[in-house]
Amino acid sequence: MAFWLVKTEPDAYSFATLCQVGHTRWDGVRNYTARNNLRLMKPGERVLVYHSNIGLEVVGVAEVAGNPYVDPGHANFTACDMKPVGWLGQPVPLSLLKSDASLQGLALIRQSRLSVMPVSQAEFDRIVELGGGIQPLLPAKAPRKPRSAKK
DNA sequence: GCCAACGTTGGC
DNA sequence: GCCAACGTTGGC
Repeated sequence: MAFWLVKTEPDAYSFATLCQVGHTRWDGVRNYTARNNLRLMKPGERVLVYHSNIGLEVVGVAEVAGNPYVDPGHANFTACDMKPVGWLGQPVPLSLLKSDASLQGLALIRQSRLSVMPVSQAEFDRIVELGGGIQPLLPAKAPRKPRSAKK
């Protein structure tokens, strides 16, 4: 069971959008190291979502929703479906990651341009802890059970 | 807006 | 296969 961190520019595609839509294809990655990481993803694995450029913080957790496949936009690259798991209780800013002794090995810090990277379970757990835990999304609206007219 | 870091391209 | 030039990312 691996753990991951992906970056997105929130003005292009934010975690809020993922939560609203409920499911997305993570594609458009055009870097071989990031692609190789994408290819290693397995359904059910957890993914920290980081907002680059605007925010500069980890905001939520997603889940790999299927096996990686060829990016429809470019045969040499890879896409993977994701679905939201929940928001962190509070975002965890890059500055905090940088100042946390247990997170100095993060690729996010050491290789700032990489957009898809593995994190250890310890790193994952620590970031979630700094974020005050995962706030599960409300389940999709269940169809209301029709109330019986009869008593 | 600037610039450092990094990746890619292409001439040789 | 090297390396200079160039482009992109992303924090500051």
